[in-house]
Amino acid sequence: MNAPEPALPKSPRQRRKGRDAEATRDEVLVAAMEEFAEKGLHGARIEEIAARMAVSKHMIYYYFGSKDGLYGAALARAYEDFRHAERDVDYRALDPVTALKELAGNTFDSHVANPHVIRILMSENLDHGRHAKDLDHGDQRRLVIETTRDIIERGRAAGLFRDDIDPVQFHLNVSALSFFSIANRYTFGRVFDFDMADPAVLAVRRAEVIEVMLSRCLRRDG
Amino acid sequence: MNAPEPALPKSPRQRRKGRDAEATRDEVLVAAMEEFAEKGLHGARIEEIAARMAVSKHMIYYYFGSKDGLYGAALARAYEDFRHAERDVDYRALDPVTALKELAGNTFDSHVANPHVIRILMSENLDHGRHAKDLDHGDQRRLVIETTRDIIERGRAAGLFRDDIDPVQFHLNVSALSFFSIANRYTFGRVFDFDMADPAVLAVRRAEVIEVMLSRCLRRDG
Amino acid sequence: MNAPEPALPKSPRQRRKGRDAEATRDEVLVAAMEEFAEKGLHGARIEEIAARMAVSKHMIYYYFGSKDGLYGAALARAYEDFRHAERDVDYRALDPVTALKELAGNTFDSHVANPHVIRILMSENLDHGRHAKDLDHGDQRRLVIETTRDIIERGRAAGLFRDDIDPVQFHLNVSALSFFSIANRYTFGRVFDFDMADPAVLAVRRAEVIEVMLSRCLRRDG
Amino acid sequence: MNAPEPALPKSPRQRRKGRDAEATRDEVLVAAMEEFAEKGLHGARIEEIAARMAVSKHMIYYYFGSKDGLYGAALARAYEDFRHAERDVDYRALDPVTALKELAGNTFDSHVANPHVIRILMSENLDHGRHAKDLDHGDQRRLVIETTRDIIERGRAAGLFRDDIDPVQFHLNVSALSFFSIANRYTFGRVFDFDMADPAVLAVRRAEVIEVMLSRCLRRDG
DNA sequence: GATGAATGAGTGTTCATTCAT
DNA sequence: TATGAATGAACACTCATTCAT
Repeated sequence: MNAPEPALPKSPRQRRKGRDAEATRDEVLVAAMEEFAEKGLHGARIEEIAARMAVSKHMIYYYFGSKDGLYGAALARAYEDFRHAERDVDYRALDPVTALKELAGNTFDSHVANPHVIRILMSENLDHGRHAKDLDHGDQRRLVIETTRDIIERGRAAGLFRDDIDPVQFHLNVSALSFFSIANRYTFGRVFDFDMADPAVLAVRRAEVIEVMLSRCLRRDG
Repeated sequence: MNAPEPALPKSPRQRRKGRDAEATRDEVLVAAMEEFAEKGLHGARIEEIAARMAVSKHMIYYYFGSKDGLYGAALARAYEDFRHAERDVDYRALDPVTALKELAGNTFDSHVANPHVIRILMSENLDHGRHAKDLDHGDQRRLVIETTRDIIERGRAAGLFRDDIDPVQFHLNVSALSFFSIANRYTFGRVFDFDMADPAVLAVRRAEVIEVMLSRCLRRDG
Repeated sequence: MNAPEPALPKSPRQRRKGRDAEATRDEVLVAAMEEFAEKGLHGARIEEIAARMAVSKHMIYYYFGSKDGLYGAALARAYEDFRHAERDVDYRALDPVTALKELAGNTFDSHVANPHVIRILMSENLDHGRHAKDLDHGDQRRLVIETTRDIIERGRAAGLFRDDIDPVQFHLNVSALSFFSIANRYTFGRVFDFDMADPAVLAVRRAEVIEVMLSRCLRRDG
Repeated sequence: MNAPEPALPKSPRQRRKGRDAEATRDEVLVAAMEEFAEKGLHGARIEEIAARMAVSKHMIYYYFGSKDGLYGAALARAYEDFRHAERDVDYRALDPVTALKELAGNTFDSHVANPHVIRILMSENLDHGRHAKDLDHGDQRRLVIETTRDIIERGRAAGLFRDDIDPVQFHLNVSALSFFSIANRYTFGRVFDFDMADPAVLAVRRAEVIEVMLSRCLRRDG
């Protein structure tokens, strides 16, 4: 699901049934993320997670202590997955308008590509953010805000963007527009009778999100 | 607890404060909505709902058949609550720009005012919209789209609005911006260190949502 | 096991499988006492207790909340059983020596007749008296001490008993001598190769306990 | 955790501070005794014992085969500890009354000094003496009885002691009086509101036990 | 309609024990 | 000998659901 690692046949670690703590822990965590994403914290079943990896239930307690502990680890991992998905574009190399469109498009794409992350965040919010409190998001916050602020600033300096744009509100906007498209796929799709999983529908939506974000930033007295 | 109460025949049905069937059913439904909103479908407990209303669990099964049945009824009721919250403004009496701002603001407000509806929709989406399928949203859809389309159309006719605005995308946008602010209150608030329940924060957000929607619709070559 | 209730065919309460809360609770409690007495707190199995009474495990939680709660109730009931076993003799009607011998003999007998109480007390002490702390023994204490003190006092007044006898130490002595005979039946019996369950052995022991208590109290310069 | 340590071959077996097999086995046994004494057979946890000694659980199985095997060894060791505590006084050098008082006092003291032994015996009796059956107590029995009989005999020969004193009953008496004081510390202490761990309380109790044993043996027609 | 006792399948968790190295 | 990963059966406890009244 991430970039392929072509060579490097991770030789000394033979997967599955091996006595390799880190590998086992990791596999359990990935299985847990999938189960939690699919069913939510309360709908997920420890037994199911164990069965997915052909591992005894006890291993989960051995590595994570409790269902809650496992969920917390899965949540942390979900955040990581999300961060990795967004990191690698250098927006400073692009002109402000292009950068803004890229940023909005990439944000949308990373939501589309990581629905399991979105679903875990939904579950976490349904659970009143009980576990999110234990995580430190300082780095993430700084990175996102700086990237956004830089683009806005450069656009403003170039006389293209308005000067009432707050980076956090900007980020909230693009997150909301992207997140909602995936998160509320079922209820919104049902009411308005379309399928958000349809690539054509997604493409239209992607363009719309970009356009919304661009419109918000561009000066109107062009 | 075993002592007989010989006389005093609590004669003509006056148990539970004399409420009639319909009223009891309704109260149970409201209690269920609260419980489901707070804990989600899987976190909610039938016992808890019964306890909230000082009603026997059997009544729930008598009226709603099963936990699923009750949940379905609560979901339908949530949609109703939402519809009632949005219905009563006559946007046709307002000029397009004002109408658009009112529509966006009201949509935002109705989300803020009905967090339990939002949480039930989150739960429903986490559950892959399993129950939403049974509901008929034809009326709702038509009403929303017509209202939106009318405003857009009038704005376009007046030369104020762009002509690439799709009512459904418009509705998706304003819904996303409003919904996300409430739904992801915990995780977003944690990462960016603010409290979405704070009225001042909400006011800023409300203005931003209106501005985003307006910017999307207004022609830039004003 | 208690005094029979000859007439009074407790008609309206048909036992077993009936929907009689108090009766069910009581039966569960008795079964629990037996299981806890036989295996101790940690060796006892909730499932086993439920099976004994052909009752679902949930009933235990319905009535007692937890294994700990059930154990606490069983402990309290054990104390009650013990109290009932000792209560009904009027020692004031007997001369001091006879009273003392009766008291010692009865104490011994009530231990022999209630081994399950003894075993629950052993378990409780192994568990550092964690649950005993919640019980109020004021009445029991007062009754025992008063009864004992009265006998000792009357014996002393009659010039028969020594004047260095403390009622609490007296009670400790007779309790120890009786309790140990039953409690350490297995280890002591193994080391010294006899069976404390043998009535002949018990009879010898009973006489010895009485003699020890009497010797402790009688003046030696008779 | 995966990094290879190429050179530095921790050459000739020096893991775990260089302890040899016998010593390791012994330390594990002592740790087991403590755990079993504190929690009883069923409350004790193999994992906890291993953790106490920073030893892998497998070692326990290597040396003792099973939890039961370990418990049996701990029980045997408890008996040994107890024997060692009582052995070294030469009662034959003392006059009968002094010897009797010393014997009673020492028995009491060895109980006070070895509460873990007492607790293991309690656990063993709760478990119906299942493991005690495998132990041979011939030596212990003979030693104790001979010592006791000798004192009684000499007292009787001197015209001081009664002639109805059985060494086994005598031993049972002094054991019961001593054992109970420690074993039922929690329940008895709670009912009668005092703390058996208090040195002052213990001193009073010790004197009482000696007095009881002496009274039982001395002739009353002094 | 209404109650509270009762059920049984499941749900997270623990624990003695074994395996690969 | 020694470790730490791994197992599987059992355990306390929960929960949606039903039954007797």
